[in-house]
Amino acid sequence: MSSAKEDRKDEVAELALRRGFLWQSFEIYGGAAGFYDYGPLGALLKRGLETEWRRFYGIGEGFYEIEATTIAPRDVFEASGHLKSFADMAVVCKGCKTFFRVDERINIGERCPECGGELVDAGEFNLMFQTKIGVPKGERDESAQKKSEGYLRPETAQGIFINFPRLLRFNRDKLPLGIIQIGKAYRNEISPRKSLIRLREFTMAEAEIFVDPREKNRHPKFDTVKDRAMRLVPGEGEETEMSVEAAVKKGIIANEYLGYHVAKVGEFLERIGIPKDKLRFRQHRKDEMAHYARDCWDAEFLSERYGWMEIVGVADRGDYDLSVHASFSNTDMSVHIQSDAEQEKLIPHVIEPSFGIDRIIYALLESSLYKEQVGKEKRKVLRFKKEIAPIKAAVFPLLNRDELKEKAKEVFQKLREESIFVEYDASGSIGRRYRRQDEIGTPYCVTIDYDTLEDDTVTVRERDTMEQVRVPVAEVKDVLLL
RNA sequence: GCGUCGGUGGUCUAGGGGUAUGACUUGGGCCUUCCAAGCCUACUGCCCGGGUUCAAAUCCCGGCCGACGCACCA
Repeated sequence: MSSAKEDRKDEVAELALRRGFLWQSFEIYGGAAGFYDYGPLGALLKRGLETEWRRFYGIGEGFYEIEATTIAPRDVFEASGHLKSFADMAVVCKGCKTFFRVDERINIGERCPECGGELVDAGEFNLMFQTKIGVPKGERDESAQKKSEGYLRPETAQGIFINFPRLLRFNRDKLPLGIIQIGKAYRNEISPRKSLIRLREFTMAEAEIFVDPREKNRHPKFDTVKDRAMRLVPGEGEETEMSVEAAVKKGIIANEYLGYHVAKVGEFLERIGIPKDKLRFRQHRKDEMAHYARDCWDAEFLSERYGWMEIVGVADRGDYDLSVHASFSNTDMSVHIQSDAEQEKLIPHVIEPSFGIDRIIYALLESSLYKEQVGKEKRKVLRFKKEIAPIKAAVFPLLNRDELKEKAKEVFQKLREESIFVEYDASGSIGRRYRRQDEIGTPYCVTIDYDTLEDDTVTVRERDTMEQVRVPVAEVKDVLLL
């Protein structure tokens, strides 16, 4: 670990902490690993990101958002496969202390595959948080006990799958059907680490797109993305750069629908400000694929601190989820396709872009932080895109004098009335106030000076260039919203 | 979960058995006609619990948290 990397990390975390973006939860009780709270600026930033995401998938793709529960009964995860995959027994090697999940080859009493040592029970390895729903009747009745078992969802997706019949009806029985959801998910990670990278409670934004499996190679809008250049790392083979169209044609990406959504993820991440040269798509190898996935591509961000890290996963879940829920719940999850001649029943396939919002927040913080020397001082700037910047503008009186303050407050109030989140600051020198805003990524500073009192114009100073333009007060809002 | 190292104002840090150092930040005041200037002033701290000791922030034990390595990440 180079010291440059250390510095970078410390700086991002230090700034985020000091300026009220995020910090460890439960600090006054000593903290708890894997939990972070968003402070005022962090919550604004996160909200802005979520708003952009909704704009992109909701308005842009025409997907409807739902809000399902975060707790679900045992049955849901029994069906989804999470109970089995998430709640296995674990063993640990007495020799090398390596931790293993129990499977066919590895069990208590066997020999450690690493060092040949003895494997002993290490307890249950349960990544889902368990809880009780209601007061179970019949304490000794095992099935009643199981009935009352509840789990905090480890992904938001299941809430969409189990509502599929209702959602399909809402969509008047037609495919494709896209549903989105933003919400918390929970995983009781063994060793959460690296600030926002591995949390026990985190926010996901997921889209589940249900498609006719026969149509997977015919996305109606594929033309709009086909030429997008993608940096791809296939499961087997070398990193390459090619168009989405080429990747689908060569069979590197399984089908058009998946290709379309991989491309869209790239488009979204660039739009919110993730630099293209720090972005690549990596395909899961067979052995790392989740139990539900047929093909999966991770969008990875190149962190200066942590190296390549997953921030979005785009999976082709096939008909896995709908099929298992159909069978476990004894519910028809099929779609009836009617054409002139015939009627068919089929289980749709699911394409799923799944965004780790907290990791994206980290990626935004790290990749937006720029430092430069200005005169004798160092300037720290968070170069957020306007759309996601927590504070949209700050209003200053040039000097701390009553006549300027009065006018500045008037302008400040006017901008608030335009629904623009602005701050007012009159403390310290004007330069200090500019720097304060730079550090939290405020795109514009509006300064009221003596000319303002004469002709009702102000200076609007741009964050990245530090250049100023003189604008009539009435037009300030247009500049800010550009 | 294992191992190594660590935890001092809001942030960063010096120190380390006898009332804790400095810088920055922040609040108030002065000054200031555009990029962290200057002056005055004020607030704020030894992760938690137990032990040793006349005395513990300092030493010992345990816990919690963090960084790194190993493992884990469906």
